[in-house]
Amino acid sequence: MTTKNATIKDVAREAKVSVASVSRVLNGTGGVTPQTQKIVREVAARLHYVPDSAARSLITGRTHTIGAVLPDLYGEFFSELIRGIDLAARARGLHLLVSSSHDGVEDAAAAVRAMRGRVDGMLILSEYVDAAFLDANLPANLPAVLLNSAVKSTRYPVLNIDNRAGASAMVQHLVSAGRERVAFIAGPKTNFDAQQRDKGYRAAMAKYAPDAPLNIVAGDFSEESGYRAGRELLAQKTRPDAVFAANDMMAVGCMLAFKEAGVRVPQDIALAGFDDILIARYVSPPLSTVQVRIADLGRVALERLASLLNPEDSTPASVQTLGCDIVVRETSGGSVSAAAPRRPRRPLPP
Amino acid sequence: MTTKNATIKDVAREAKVSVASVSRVLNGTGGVTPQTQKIVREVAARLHYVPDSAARSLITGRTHTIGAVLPDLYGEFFSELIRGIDLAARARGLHLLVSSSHDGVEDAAAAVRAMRGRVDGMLILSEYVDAAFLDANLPANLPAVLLNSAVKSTRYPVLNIDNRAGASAMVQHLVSAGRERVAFIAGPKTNFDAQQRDKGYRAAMAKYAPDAPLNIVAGDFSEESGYRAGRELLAQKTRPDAVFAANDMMAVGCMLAFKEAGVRVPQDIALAGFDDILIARYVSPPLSTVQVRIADLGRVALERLASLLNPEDSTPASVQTLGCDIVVRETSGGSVSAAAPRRPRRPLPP
DNA sequence: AGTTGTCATGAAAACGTTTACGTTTGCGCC
DNA sequence: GGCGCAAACGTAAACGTTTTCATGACAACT
Repeated sequence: MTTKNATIKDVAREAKVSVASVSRVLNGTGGVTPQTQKIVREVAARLHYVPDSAARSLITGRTHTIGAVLPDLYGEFFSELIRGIDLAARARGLHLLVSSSHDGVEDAAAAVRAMRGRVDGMLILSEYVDAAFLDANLPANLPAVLLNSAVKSTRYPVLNIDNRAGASAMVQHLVSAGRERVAFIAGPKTNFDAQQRDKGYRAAMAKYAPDAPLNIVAGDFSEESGYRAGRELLAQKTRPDAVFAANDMMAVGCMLAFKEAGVRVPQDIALAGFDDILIARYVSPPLSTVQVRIADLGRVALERLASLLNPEDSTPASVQTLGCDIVVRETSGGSVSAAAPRRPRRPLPP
Repeated sequence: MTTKNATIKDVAREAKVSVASVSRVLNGTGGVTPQTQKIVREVAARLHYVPDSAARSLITGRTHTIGAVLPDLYGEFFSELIRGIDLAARARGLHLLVSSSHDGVEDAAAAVRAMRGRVDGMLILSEYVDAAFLDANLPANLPAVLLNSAVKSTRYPVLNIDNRAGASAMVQHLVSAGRERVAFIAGPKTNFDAQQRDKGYRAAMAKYAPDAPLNIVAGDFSEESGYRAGRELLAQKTRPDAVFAANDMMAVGCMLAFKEAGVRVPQDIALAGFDDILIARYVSPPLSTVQVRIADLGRVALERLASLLNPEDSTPASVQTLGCDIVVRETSGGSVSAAAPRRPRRPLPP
């Protein structure tokens, strides 16, 4: 093992051919005789030759790397998303450069700029991006796909989770389980997902329970805020007979409030969440919720981006949404379907 | 906005200086007059000039990127680890190239090889790596840090979680809470962490409860295996008065078995887990467990690697371990400390 | 036999930087 | 005023590839 890595010149010299030929055989460009191919391959293997990716992308202008810029995400969502992206990227021979953990516009902008020239395309999930942000920070010719974003751009495809449909389906489920007065615990006002879930709740109520009053209390996605919302709901003159929280953590907090007050779930009040986080299965009773296929989101996003990388494939930028399934457990008071859709979970390591 | 990105030559031409000077001012190498500096910076800003990283690393031989190859990890461990790494990398101006999701030696080897030339150093966490693997797949001069690995290499630093001490501390806690016959639900035989936790249990039993019998039942880190182990323990002629599971998921499964059998936790049998996954706080009663500071693991690993990148800093390769804290909740039957160490958790998005 | 075409191959340019080295300039000092 | 010296700056080589273009060989047609 030499201390210096072999270059294409070394291979060419050893194989007694030109560097051009070496390049040709290693890249599969045609125009080289089988026997020279054989020689070149042997020499390359013997010298442990690996093409220098810097030199390669200098001349080709491609890095075979895509960048993912993500906000400061925690837990399941984050890992599932990266997992989906990574898997799909690997399948296409693409590398993945991540940049997570940033709050604030400036931080996000820096992350995007820092990737300039290092990636062939970007996946962006950040509440801070809007049209102006993209214009200011993205090189004009760099393909990108936006995740969970409200921006409608003609230049960049957007990929969203169908929060509206998911929320709507859950309301429908609650109503069809015999509930009428479905209350909603909202998420942060500025959060795009929260907004969509709110809309889904309103739309579904108008459609499936037009006579029931809209009953929305504030929340911020935290367990604590769910607890407060639960107490607030219990204090109402006419209590709801079902509560739909905009995410699972708030549902868990709400459940705690109910437990403390001696209100039984689902007999007295049904309860449902959104996200299907791991905990949802382990609280008692197990929480009915809306399952988001996060890994799929990552996979589809990457596939969309990959198609953008091929200039010939010029499907126009569009907004695409990914459906989500409701998973019925015990808190919704409906019939507990034994074959409820259940994402396979592997044991946590280690 | 031009369609072609500006190069250093464009800047030089506009600023009426040579490319060398432009390079010098942008890199902060001295030897250039303040007023030319000013001009160059202005022009560079005006043209939105960003140095091409490929060209730069071609000549300098450095990529300012580090690679993380990880096994097919799920959930909290994964996200916390990447989080820690990313944060520390960002603080040092390093980029992060990840490659997760692979099982099998070949897969891991391919991942490592694919990073060749794209990174200045690597962080490797994989059960498949051993000395031979490293020799075969890592370029001779590439710095790397191994995580959670049994290999003792003179070339690569190793960073482990102190599973032994953590397990030992938990046993000590159980004993000091008045339990004697502490049983252990083991993890997968081949898993390094599981082995260390097993050792910690044995050592602590010998030290703190020398008269009690060792009581080890098999498990594989899955909830299901914990359930089976729980039933197995209940069937023993003399039941244990405490059960220590090698991870939280098994503890949860075990708790379910106890609940079904009408055995009260912790009154009849105390229970403890390992990892402090999010669920541990939400099962009832809340699970006592050993907290692993995963983000710290990532951070320290990256810092170690970063120090390896500076040739002048040549601290020798060594095996370093990271401590973990026990967090006492209700299942261990000890005094529930109100101020139990509690890692701050943020709400899951979205 | 001469012309044309195909095909494998090589020489060299190009990609955008950094940096070693050489050149100019300005300045103080004898 | 000539000399030396340092500071500022420019020239050009180097990094390791891909790719265009030219060259030569050889076969196939007229």
